[in-house]
Amino acid sequence: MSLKFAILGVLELKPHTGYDLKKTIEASVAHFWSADQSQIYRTLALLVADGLAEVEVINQDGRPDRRLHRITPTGLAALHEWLTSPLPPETPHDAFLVRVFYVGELGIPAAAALLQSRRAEADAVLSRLTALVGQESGDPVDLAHRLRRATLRYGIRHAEAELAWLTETVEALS
Amino acid sequence: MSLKFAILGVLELKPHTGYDLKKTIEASVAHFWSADQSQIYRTLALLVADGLAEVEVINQDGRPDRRLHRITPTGLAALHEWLTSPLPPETPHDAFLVRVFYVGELGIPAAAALLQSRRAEADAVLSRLTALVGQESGDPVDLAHRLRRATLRYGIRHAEAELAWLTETVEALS
DNA sequence: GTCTTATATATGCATGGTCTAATATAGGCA
DNA sequence: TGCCTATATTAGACCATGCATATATAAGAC
Repeated sequence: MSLKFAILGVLELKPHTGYDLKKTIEASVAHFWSADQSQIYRTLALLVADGLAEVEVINQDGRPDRRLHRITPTGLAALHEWLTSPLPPETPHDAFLVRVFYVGELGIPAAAALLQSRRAEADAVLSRLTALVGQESGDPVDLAHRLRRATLRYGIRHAEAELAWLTETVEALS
Repeated sequence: MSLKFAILGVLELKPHTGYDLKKTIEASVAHFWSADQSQIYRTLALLVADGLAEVEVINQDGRPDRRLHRITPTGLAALHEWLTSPLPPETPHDAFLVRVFYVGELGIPAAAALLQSRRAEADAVLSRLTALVGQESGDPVDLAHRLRRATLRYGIRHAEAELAWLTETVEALS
């Protein structure tokens, strides 16, 4: 659903090929959005079909032509409209909590193992995000830049909450 | 993917029809898993086809027969195996953060509106979960029960983290 | 007396996503 | 020489989910 807009957002900053997009997404928004390569190409085709992006074909020899996509005025309008539209209701799907909910039947060791491996995950996420924030230099002045950094802080806050919850839950096990 | 196991978990406690399942899911795990009715029926059919559940048909007149599903030993084994299997890597898809990431282009008012409506959501979630925890009586002794309650606390912790992040992010806007 | 809600399941269609693989070439490494 | 990686796109199969609709009846509300 919003891969469409994640892509439009990238295109707003700079024209991209599908191949570039995959890399840009991995390098910038991977901490809250992941996209399969084939899904990116399909979504690009859809954007073009809907007039939200347009393609410039750049010939190459030896490899497929580059299809450089740029956002159209219609695309820009669609992106801005989406950004200001109401948040749709969430339909939660958290497989980890499904495990927590039922693992009690298996006894304390199984529960402890589950929580411990989740802790390893959360630790990894936290240090990855902390490193990312750290490598950004100085004070961001520009609003857009500040908000982009805020998405990293979002992940950090939630990882910390996760760790706190894990600690109290593990303690309550025995 | 794990709807299969969410359902097996319910069936482990008690046999259910598809209709019952929908209600049980809404009443117990809705805060971290939601499932469409048709999806439940389809998944039940799949469980039966795989030998993880079996059906007892109970005749009724005036309305469709009840198809009571109970977990099989194979199903129980599959559930327990899943509960102790390694956590698969997460592929994040957070549409809200996509908005935060790009809304900066539209200026402070648009950003503030986005964050404010998210705050309303988080407030609602927090009070709903707090009410749920409150209505549970006394100290849970049994491990399974404690872990089920922990899933509520998980939601609460994360909602609180969300609110804290919203506050600091809104403050940093201007 | 009609309208809504509850009971109970089935099916079709669309959407969004993952995984796999095909195609074709250049450059670097062992 | 042979293998792996990077570049670049396309396509097919499959899976999970959601939305809508069909069917059929009884009980309760207004």
